[in-house]
Amino acid sequence: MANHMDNPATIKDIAKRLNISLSTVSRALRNAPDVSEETRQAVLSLSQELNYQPNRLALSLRQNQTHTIGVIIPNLDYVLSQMVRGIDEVALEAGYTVMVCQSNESFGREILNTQRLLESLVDGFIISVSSETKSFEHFKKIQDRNLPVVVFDRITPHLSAPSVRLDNQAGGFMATEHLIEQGYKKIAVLAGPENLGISNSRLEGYKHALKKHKIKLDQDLILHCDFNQDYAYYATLELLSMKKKPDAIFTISDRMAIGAMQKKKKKGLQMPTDIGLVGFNNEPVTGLVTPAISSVEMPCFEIGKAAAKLFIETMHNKESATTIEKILHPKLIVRESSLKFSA
Amino acid sequence: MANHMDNPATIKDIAKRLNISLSTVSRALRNAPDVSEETRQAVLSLSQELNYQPNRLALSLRQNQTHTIGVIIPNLDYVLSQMVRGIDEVALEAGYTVMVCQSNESFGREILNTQRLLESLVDGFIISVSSETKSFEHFKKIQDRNLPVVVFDRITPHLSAPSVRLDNQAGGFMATEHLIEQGYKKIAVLAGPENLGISNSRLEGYKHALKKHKIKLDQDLILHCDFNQDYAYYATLELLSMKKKPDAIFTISDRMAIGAMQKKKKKGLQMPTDIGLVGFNNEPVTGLVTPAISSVEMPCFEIGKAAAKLFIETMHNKESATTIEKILHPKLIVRESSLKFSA
DNA sequence: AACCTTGCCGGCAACCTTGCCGGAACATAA
DNA sequence: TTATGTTCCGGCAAGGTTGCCGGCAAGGTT
Repeated sequence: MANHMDNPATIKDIAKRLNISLSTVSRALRNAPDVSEETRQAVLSLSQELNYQPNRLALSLRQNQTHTIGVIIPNLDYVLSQMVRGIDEVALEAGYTVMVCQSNESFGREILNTQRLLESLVDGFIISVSSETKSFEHFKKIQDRNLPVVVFDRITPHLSAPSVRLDNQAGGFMATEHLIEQGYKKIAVLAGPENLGISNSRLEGYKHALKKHKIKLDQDLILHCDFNQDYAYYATLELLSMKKKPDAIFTISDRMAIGAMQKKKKKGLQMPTDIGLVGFNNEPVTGLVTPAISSVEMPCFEIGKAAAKLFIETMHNKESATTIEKILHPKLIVRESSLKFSA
Repeated sequence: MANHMDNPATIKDIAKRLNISLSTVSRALRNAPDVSEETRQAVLSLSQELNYQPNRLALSLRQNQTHTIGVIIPNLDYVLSQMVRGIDEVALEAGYTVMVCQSNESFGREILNTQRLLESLVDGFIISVSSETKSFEHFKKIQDRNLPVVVFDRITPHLSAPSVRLDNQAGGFMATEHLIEQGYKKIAVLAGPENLGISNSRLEGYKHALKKHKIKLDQDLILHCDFNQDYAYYATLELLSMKKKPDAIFTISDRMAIGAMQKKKKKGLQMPTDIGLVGFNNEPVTGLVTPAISSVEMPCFEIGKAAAKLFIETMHNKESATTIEKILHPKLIVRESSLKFSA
């Protein structure tokens, strides 16, 4: 039975009850060598009885580390939720607690989050940068304090830190090549914001696929718009009103694929016969709509886990190279929206 | 220009540089009365120059509060993500940091999370209980320490704490009444796990609607299954193989609605003509599938905000009644899946 | 007999901040 | 003059923990 005290027991309480010094109790609890077996047993049994739990604050203050990781992400959509779950999984296992802050894709909010987490004295950061972020001063403060940082998913060359990400270029390539192999001739791209790395990489993959298959790149078929269903809807309208109208669209995210699909339907276009469609992320919704949308699957949970693992390695070995770059691989999930032949 | 020191400046540094005592610096920084204007200015300007930031750990240790809220949730699906965003919003504003832990609907994990958050010395908890949870011993530890707790969304009578939730009964009622008004006669329910409060409340609403419209309750039309697309799929199969087959289904969540829809389609049943369908949560996906699924909308973001607000009130006024119960209202979003008449 | 080892333990300081008390210097009132 | 009040400041302790050092006794080594 634990004694019913409103205040948790401390080392001091144990010392008093056993008439020994604080130091001895501390040593006994941490299995330090120079304590007699007898007193150690006494301390251990009493500490159990009092339900003693070391005070994390005091420990952190003393040892200058909090066993807490600050995680900054732009939002909590499907992809990032999965990644956070992965981070959580590994962090918990390793004895770390995670503080998740959403920037809501806002630059100002990202600065505020960084600030707050620094004040909270987290031991380091795992970051996926907001799409609005173009300046990186606020992250410099982290590295000034010499805290470990790992970036994941939305990485940026402006922040030199170990990173974990998808091979986005490969993803863009396989989506585009698939459309080409299905016989589509004029393939358009709905890309994300121009400064967003993942979007540009996927776009690169698209270009490579065209090149490999000797299709001339048409800049007019590349549209940048916000990572958003509504923007994609209007961007698709624009594409479909062109004279040299595309016969397939590759969208850089599934949200955008949904927007594109809605516009196509409204225009009375049939997928995949009139026009093909491939999205990115393989969110569950792609399999539920009609027609089901082909999409590039990314191993979100694994990316999260890898990021946390890399963080902990970096942590334990502070001098590790900042050039470590872990790259995970996408997989194309083919569904109706792009299956022209076997339809 | 901030001095470039690897270790953040402390009150001690300021005191040394100005040749005054720690106490005086502390007072000056906190606008205490008994400091001369002259020294106050000196302290303030130097503290700015050194980029002084009070050490949260020392403060927390001294004042016995961490300005951190522990949030325990079963997962990070659409609904809970929105709620967490609401909590975050209000907490940030009020100067609190949030630690989010997912139990993954696992009882053991929920215990572990509670344990960890208690060790982290959070100032209190905002909790939505896992569907697996039937014992509440682990939460008692929180209340033993006299920490404030607010429960939200998935509340339980076994935990006496202020709560924020949807009027689930009203939601169940409006969904069912809508189906009745559309002329459906045999309305089945796919309910969640039997010990889950929100599911039972929605079920109550269903029963009330039947009663109001003088329809006899048929227990065979009520099926309990896991909050899950696949289970719902098989449960629907069961419903559709009955002799007295239902002509409409109300599912307690949109995930389940999706599962039900898939099975119906496979059976060749047309919605809404052959069979009606209404879901719950109004996840975006319900508007995207074909036919679009009617659903009961809940104000997730607002529920999150309300929970955090209630927490902070409870915090500031520890003796507040544990009986406060904030209830938010649902709204039926009618789509094709249940629109028999105007179709 | 003088010395060194070994095993065990307590005291002190430090991490950083604040609350409380007392005290010095000066001004005002009786 | 003495008593009382004001203004400003420093010292000390506390919050809980650990690292470092020194100390004491028992036993072993030359």
